[in-house]
Amino acid sequence: MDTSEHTRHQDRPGDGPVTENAPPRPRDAQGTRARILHAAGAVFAERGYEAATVREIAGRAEVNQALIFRYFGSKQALLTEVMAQGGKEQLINTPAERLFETALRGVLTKGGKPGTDRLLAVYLRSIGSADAAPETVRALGEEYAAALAALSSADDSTLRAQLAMAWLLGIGLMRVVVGQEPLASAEPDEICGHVLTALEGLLSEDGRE
Amino acid sequence: MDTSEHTRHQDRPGDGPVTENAPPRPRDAQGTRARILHAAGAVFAERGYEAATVREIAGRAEVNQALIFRYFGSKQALLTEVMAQGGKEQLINTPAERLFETALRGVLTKGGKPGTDRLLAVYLRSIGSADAAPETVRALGEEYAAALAALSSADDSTLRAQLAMAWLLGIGLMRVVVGQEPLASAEPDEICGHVLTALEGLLSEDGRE
DNA sequence: CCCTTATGTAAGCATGCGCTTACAATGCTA
DNA sequence: TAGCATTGTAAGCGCATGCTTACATAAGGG
Repeated sequence: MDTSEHTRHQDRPGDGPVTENAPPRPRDAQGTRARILHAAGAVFAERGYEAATVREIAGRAEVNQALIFRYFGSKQALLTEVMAQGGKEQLINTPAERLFETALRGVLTKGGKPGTDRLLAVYLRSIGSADAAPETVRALGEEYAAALAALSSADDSTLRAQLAMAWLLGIGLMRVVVGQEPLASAEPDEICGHVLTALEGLLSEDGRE
Repeated sequence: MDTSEHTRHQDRPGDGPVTENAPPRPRDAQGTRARILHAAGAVFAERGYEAATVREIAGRAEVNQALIFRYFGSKQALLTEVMAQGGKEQLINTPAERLFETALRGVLTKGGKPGTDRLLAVYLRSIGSADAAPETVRALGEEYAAALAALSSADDSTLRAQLAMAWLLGIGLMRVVVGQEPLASAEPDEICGHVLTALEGLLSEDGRE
């Protein structure tokens, strides 16, 4: 399946005189690790966990395939590492009452910070297949929900917070993975307005079910 | 990976005297097709498209693997067929103003009709990998959204309807795939109450942004 | 300078996958 | 009963995958 452009650009080991165009890159373990992580994030986001291949990640990072296993051990562990990077920063640096809007805008903004929506894409595209993905999503989601839950004094505040998180994920799914129009191209402000208005009662009100 | 119980029960072609325990099942193309479809639905829902194997589907349906390709042509086509079955019935048989609640309850009810939440699981678990899945989800979602959009006279009524659909999908994702607590075990009535209350303005109000 | 360690490389192993093929059994029709 | 299309079966082909191994090359301390 999809036997098209796979052997696009490996590395060039003995491709010619390595004089000016590509100096034989100094050995740099950290740099290599970082390039692998970056490439892995991109490929996982585009293809999903199962469809992404170690060979493509290695190719895009311009790195020998074996190094991926030397540095990360397995494809699964690589996915976990990708998901772990930059997961909780937002959670820590944002006050609770602005947390939901910040996260929502992170989902809605496409080209903002390159890591944000891509990480979400990795989550969403890998949920169905990898064993590690649901675990990671659940763990992260629980922390978000716990922070959100503190805003409401209702006795089921955690449930309310998780419902909000579910909406966030669903919107991301529709935009990033499914690409449903007009949702996918709608203005962040417009969506934000609708969602925040609708959720106002859910998150801030006291428990008056 | 996971080399555990795979060769569980093939068929027994010459396993011994076929006398009473397993009569050599009369030839029945329709029945075989149906058994394959049923098994495929289960396996796709549990494993996701990529991780599901034709061999496991055949094994669970107690059917020779080659028959799957005779009847459906390819694994992709089988997935499409699984998704196509029972997709739009609800859409046709439900009046628009009760459509969302009905669909939501379909998502929330676990053991109700065995096909409902399983179909959603197939959708969600296969979205990331299969090419056909996002297409199908988008098409179905657009029909739902169009029906819902008729309820609101706002100029962005389609967007509002899709936001509602996104919430529905997100809740399903959290419950069926991720299994986040307490959402996963919460009472349908409670979730329904929260969601419908929050969406009241979004879906019925006139456009007063 | 050599020797050890860290880094990078080439080649391939073992396996499970989707799918095909060649063939046997069954039932229908003439 | 003979002929034929339909249904079921056994075996395996070709291939891409995750991962491993055996080996080159660079850096750095003695």
